[in-house]
Amino acid sequence: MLDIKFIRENKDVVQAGAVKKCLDVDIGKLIELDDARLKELKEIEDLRAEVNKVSNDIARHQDPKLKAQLIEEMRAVKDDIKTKEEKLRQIMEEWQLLMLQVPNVPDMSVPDGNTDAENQEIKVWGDKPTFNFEPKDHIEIMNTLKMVDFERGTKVHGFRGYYLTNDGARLSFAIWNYAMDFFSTRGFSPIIPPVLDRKDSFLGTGFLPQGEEDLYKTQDGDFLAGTAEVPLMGMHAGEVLEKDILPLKYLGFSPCFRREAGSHGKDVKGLIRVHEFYKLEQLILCEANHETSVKFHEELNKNTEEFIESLEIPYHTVINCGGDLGLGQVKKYDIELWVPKENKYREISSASYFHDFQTRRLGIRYKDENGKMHYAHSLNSTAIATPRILVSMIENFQQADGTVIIPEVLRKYMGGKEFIK
RNA sequence: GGAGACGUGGCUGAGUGGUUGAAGGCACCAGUUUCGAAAACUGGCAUCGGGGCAACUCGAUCGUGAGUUCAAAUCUCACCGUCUCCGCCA
Repeated sequence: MLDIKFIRENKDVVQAGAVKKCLDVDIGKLIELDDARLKELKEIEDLRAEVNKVSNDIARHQDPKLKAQLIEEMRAVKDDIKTKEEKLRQIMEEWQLLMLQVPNVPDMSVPDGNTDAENQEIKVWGDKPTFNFEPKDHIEIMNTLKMVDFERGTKVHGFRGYYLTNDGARLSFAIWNYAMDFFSTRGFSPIIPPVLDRKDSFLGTGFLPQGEEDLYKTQDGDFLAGTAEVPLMGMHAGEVLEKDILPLKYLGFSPCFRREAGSHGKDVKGLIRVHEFYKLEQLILCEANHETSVKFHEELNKNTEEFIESLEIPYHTVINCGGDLGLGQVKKYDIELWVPKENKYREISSASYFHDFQTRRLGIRYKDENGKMHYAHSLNSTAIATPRILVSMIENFQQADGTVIIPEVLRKYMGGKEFIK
C-alpha cells in the first residue's frame, strides 16, 4: 500500500512505475475517486461537528422545551449524515480496491522487461563442472543412492509428492544446521514461526488479495503460508517499535506450502517445484530510509551469495526486470544455481526490498529521535530452500562411480562423511 | 467442546450515557536546583485524517466491526483475543 498523499503528489511517477511492472492501473481514476472521497468526507465531518456542538449544548441547557427542540433538529441532521455516509461507503469500497492494486514504484536501476527472460545477469560465480562421463540428473542419482522416494511420495501426497530418505533427509538437516550457524554469525535471530496464519498477514505482505489461488486455505478461513515472510512480518503488525531495536534481523525457519496453480506443465519431475518444502528466510525491519534499505538489500543478497559460495555451487545473480517484480517490491535480485543436466541456472533465492509498502499495510511503526512516527522499512531474502538446493548440489558434485561429494562445510554435520554412496 | 471473567494511552490504572481524548501513578523529554548526578519542584508528553504559512482548528480512534441515542469508553449484537475452571489430548 502506498500513501495516498504520495500517490497524489507523484502521480506520474506512480503511473510510470505501474507501466514498468506491466500492470494495468489507472492512477488518474484513483485520484478522481479520492477527490470525491475527500469532498464527501468534508461534508460529513462538518455535519458531525454541528451535531457534536449541539449535543454539548443539550447537555448544558436545563429548559426541557429547548432541549426537545434541539433534539428534534439533530434528528434531521443525522438522517442527512446517514445518506452521505452510505455514499462515502460506496466510494471507499472502490477506493480501497484500487489502492490495493497500486504497485510500489520500482527503483531506477531496475531494467525494463516483461518476464523473467529479460532479467539481467549481474554476477557469475564458480566454474561449471565438466564431466568425463555422462552426467545424470538429480532424480536418477538420488533414487540410486536411496535419498528420495518419488513413487511413494506421489502415492501418499499426490502429484509433486516426495519422501526424502536416509542421506536425503540427513543432508537436509545438515544444510539447515549449517545455515543456522552461518546466518547466526551475521546477526540474525532464529525464529520458528507459525505458518498456519490468518488472512491479515497475507494481506499485509501482499500475497492477498491477488494470489489466493496459490495458497492452501483451511475450513476456518486461515491460509498456509508459502514463506516465513508472512508470519515474520505479521509478528510486529500494529506495533510501535522502539527505534533502538532497529534493525531487526530474523532468520525464519518454516515449512512452505504452495499450490503452484497455473504451473501444472512446469518442472513436473524432481525436486525443483514441489508443493511442500522448507526454507530459511532472512527478514529485516529497519528505519525508514532509502539508503538504509538499499544497504541491507545488498547485504541480504550477499549473505546468500556467500552461503552458496561456501557450498561451492556455481551460480549467477540476476537483477529482476520490472515485469518480474511483485506488487510491493522496489527491486529484486534472484540467485540461480547451476543445474548441469538441465544446462541452465535455476532460482534458489530471491532478495527484495519494499520500502514501507508492507509495513504501511501491517501498521509497523517506530518513533524517531524527535518523536515523529514512521513506518519501518522491510526487506527479505531467501537464506536457503530445501529440497530445491539438493538438485544442483547433487548434480554438480556427482562422480563417475555414482557417488556424490559432500561440500566440505557440511561434512561436520554429516558425521564427517566425505561422500554419499 | 462446556462454564465464567475480562480487553482503556509506551506501561499501570480510574472511569457504567452528557465539554472524558480520557483522573492518578510509572516511564520519557525540557527547565529550576547542583561542580556534576540523584532527589525535589515546574512544565510538556497518543495516533490517524481534513483545513491553515502559522498560532490553531475540525473530524475519527478506549480490542475489531455493526447497532441504539440529540449524545457511547460507558447500552445491544457479532467477531477477535486474553485469563480461570471442567472435559479431551500431543
